[in-house]
Amino acid sequence: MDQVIRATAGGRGAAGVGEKVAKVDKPGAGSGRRPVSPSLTARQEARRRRILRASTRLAARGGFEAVQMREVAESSEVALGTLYRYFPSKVHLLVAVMQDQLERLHATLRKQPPDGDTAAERVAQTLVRAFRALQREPRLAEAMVRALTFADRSVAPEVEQVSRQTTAIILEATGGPADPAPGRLAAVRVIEHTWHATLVAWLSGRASLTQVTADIETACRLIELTDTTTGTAPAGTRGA
Amino acid sequence: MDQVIRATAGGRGAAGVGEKVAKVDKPGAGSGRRPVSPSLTARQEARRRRILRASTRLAARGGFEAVQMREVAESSEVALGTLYRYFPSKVHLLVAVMQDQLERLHATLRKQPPDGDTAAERVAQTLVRAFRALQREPRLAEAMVRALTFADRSVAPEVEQVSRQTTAIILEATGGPADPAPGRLAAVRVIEHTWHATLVAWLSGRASLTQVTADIETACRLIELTDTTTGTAPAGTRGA
DNA sequence: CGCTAATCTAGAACAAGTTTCACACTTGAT
DNA sequence: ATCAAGTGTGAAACTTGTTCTAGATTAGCG
Repeated sequence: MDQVIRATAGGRGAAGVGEKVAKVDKPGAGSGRRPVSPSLTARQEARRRRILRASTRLAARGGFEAVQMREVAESSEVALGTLYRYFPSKVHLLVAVMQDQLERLHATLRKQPPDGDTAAERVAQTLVRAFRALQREPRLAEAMVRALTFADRSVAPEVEQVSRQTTAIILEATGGPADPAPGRLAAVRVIEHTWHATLVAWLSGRASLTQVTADIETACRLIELTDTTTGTAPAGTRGA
Repeated sequence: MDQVIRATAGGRGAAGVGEKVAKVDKPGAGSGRRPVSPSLTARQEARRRRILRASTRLAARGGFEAVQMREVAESSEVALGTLYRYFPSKVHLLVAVMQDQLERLHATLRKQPPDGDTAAERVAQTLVRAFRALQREPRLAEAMVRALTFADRSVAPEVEQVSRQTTAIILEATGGPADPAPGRLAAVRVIEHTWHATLVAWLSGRASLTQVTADIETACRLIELTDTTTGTAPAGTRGA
């Protein structure tokens, strides 16, 4: 069904805040803890949900730092070791929460498609709407975004998935084809970057809401610069 | 002279990774540790330099996690408590390192002004060049960027300063006036966001160099859309 | 049912960021 | 020169993420 507990490729789960890994990085060799098997029983699925729910609650209360692994474990009635088997680090856990929330958001947005005249307007509208949704739980937003930007390589697959989901939301808002021109894709990426960075700036109190919307709208103007048809190779791939 | 040890406004130094602050946040009341006084004696200046130098070295070796406060302290021949008096958290420390590096970068870039025909080209060229500089010490870059994006509100002033410095670099590259139109400022902000986000994506292995340059160039096209003269209120500020 | 491997649990142990304490050292003003 | 306040030192303590161990439970299977 939906994405299950991840194998964490490399093996070691270490990643979060107080990493262990001594001076020598020893990536390969899937030594220690094994992740729970890829197909979940009902009880396992339930456990996973409990964990996500508890984390979300804690995050909504006190943000990133309030999501403490021992508390999550206790709160979701799971042993600490089990928690770590399901999510190999605090960052993994919070990124999973983000995936979860993004899915919900996407579903919500789908029900109210934007009504702007141009693609740029529709995208901006959608993002501003998403932004407002996040505003309702600023602590939760903070927790998820902090985790996302703090994530290191070991969380790359999960982060990538979040990125894909975001791209999908933006692309959907353009109303364009699912397989857009590369130029438009580039524009979407820049918009995504802007969305992320403004979010971070807002969460840490460095940008006002006005500025956030302004920046998002600015970035969205890039959409206008791109044709919808495939084939044009605009902005660039002319490497270093 | 150059920016000295910061007063950390609020008072409490706690901020870094494993924050203490119980469930109740009690912001005001400058209780605990006092930061070192705003004007530094020669010995203090020297200490500060030693600390920054040691941190930079450690970061260049092993990235964010290799910068361990005990090691930094030992390596710069300063007591742990003193280190914390100079930099109230690991994140503060690394953001200071970033400020330092940015200043150097700025100086270097000033010596070789970009030679593109359009403002957009010049900005893109400058950023790509900056990017290449960072590539030379990827671990150091990783450490600084991780710290920057992980920073919470208590580091906001320092982060803001980094942002200002970056803006200055980009603005300088446009060759435009020091007091540009708001539209152009907005474009610069989006470019900055893109620069940041691509950097993060590249560092965590989610984006190739090609993609990074492509995205930066895409964002830079926004520069073309903005006139240099003041007065036009373009992209945004239309609130909700 | 009875067995075996996988999974969970409780709890201790460990690592690294942060704080605290008691005491020595500087410094600046009188 | 001297005293008080401010700084620096060393070491220990505390917090929270992460890992490890030994013993229950559970799940699948003959």
